[in-house]
Amino acid sequence: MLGLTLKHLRYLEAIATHGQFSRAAEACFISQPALSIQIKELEARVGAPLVERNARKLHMTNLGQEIVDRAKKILLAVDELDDVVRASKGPFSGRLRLGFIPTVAPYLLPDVVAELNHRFPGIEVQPREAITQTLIDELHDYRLDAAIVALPLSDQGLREFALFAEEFVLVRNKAESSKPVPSAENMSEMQLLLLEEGHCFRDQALSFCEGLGPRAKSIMEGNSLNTLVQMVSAGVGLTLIPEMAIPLETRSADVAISRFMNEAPFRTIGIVWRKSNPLAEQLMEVGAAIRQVGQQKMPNTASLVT
Amino acid sequence: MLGLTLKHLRYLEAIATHGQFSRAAEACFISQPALSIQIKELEARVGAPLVERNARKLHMTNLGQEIVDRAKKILLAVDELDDVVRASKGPFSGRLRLGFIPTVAPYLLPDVVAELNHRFPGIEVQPREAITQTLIDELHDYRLDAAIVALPLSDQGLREFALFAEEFVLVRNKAESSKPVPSAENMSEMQLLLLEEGHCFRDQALSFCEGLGPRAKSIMEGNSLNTLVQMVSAGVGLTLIPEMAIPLETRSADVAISRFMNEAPFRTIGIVWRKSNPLAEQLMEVGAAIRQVGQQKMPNTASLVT
DNA sequence: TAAAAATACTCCATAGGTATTTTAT
DNA sequence: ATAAAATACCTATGGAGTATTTTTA
Repeated sequence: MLGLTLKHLRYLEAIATHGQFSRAAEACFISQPALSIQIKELEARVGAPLVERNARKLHMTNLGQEIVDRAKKILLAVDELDDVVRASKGPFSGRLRLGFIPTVAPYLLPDVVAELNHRFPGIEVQPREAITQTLIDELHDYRLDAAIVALPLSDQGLREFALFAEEFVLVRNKAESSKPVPSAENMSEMQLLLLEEGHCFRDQALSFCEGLGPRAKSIMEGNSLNTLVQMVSAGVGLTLIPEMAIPLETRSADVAISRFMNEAPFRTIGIVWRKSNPLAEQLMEVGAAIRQVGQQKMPNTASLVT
Repeated sequence: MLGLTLKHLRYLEAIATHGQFSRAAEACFISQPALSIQIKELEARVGAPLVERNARKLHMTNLGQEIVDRAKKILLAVDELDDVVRASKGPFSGRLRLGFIPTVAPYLLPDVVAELNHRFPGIEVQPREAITQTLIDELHDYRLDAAIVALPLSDQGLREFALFAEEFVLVRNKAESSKPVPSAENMSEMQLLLLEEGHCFRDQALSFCEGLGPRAKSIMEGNSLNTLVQMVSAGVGLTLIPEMAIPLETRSADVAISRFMNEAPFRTIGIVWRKSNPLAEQLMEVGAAIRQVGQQKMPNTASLVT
């Protein structure tokens, strides 16, 4: 290690370029003696003369020229790095690995990606769908930067940022749509179709029903809301879906949607990231963009934030 | 200009490599606080966090990783430069543009190049043949590093380093070889064949003859010693050649060589370079190598240095 | 003699060290 | 309780400035 510094290289390159210590010093915004000293110092470290001083003219030695040639490349790479840094100033840029829970992903993901690409030109969104626990693990493993989940998580290592509240609606077979909306108590005695274990939405639906009744009847499970709705359509039972799912899930299924009038069940959708992630400010901007997408999709309820 | 330094880059790279401030600091041979401060300073200059600190684990931000990737390349180039410098330590390395006067080049050049390549493995000799004045001009123009000439030059800007003295010998037609060697006075009245204007050897031969006689008779000129010898062989007149030319020039010509017994004419061959050339020491080593070649070629006289 | 580089000296910014505190597991 | 990073404080190196001298064309 010779302890060469970028300054040394810059100064030497300036001398080679300007062919004069005075001018080179000027170009480097330092005094001529300062430059002389630095070059002397550089030559001492290298252990050989680099510049032939000839009173009026300067000339690089073999080694000096070799060093200048290499220095030019190095300095160019450093300047490029400078540019990268400068270009990085802004709301968000670079890769954003963003997780979604399965009961959000199909309904929000496309619009969210579009909106983020629009708002943050330098962004490269890498979306991923997984159940809450998987997303949490991947956050801690630095395999995700942030995730869209149902709050609260109460994970010590994660910061939560609520985006919007969203009601659940009842999905029944068209044949039953004339009946009144059942109460939560009644529902626990009906054939309630739920997602399989691990989905937070399953727990939320269950807690809504069990909050009053002691226990649910035998329950059919599906691995996606779409499956559940298709089952309802086939007359197997009834189910709950979040409001954002209505447009997509009722398009091809012959089912009836009913809203709860009082004490409607709901979930809070939020974005989470590692507490230690230093880009909290930028991630809140990302969250704001996602909230906007949610409000556009659900003008009625999504404005509520819990 | 962000004022990034190689130290900053080294430190950041060390952190990315070791995944821990303490270990990285150790690898950089500085204390942990010193490293913390430098990274903080670097982040301040960049204007964004580069490292996510998570108590036990570290992780690079997008920008941090980008900088590390570029830093690695830069540091590699700098290390390579270090290697180049280290490899340059030694007697002489790199390009040596070496001029020869025409009355030396054909006889010395091949052996000199071979000897230099042998003594200085890192050298790349670029030989060039031209008359003295041209060589001097090219030295001043930095188009030559050194030149082998007849001394003295008395050029203020050049340093002269004598290598060896070399006698002139008389070249006569075989038919005249039984006659006694003419004195200098006599020679100026004979048909003396000389090189054309510009060759120092012409002047040296002339001054030897004219030193006594007032003026030479009508003179035939040739543009190489070889031509002159061939003319002598054809019976046109007589000429002088330097000792080193004997082997080559008499091989194919039917001429007689005669040495001067007393007050033999001679020239001093030396190496010259710009006074300002900082590689004087190495060039003297080059000169020593050339002197050795001269002594091998002319064991009798070349040991004399004037 | 004039123009450029080197030298002499002074000053201050900062990189680095040690000791200690804070933080998160 | 422990291990790691951050903070506080101090020191010394060295980079840069101004004034001056030396060099050479």
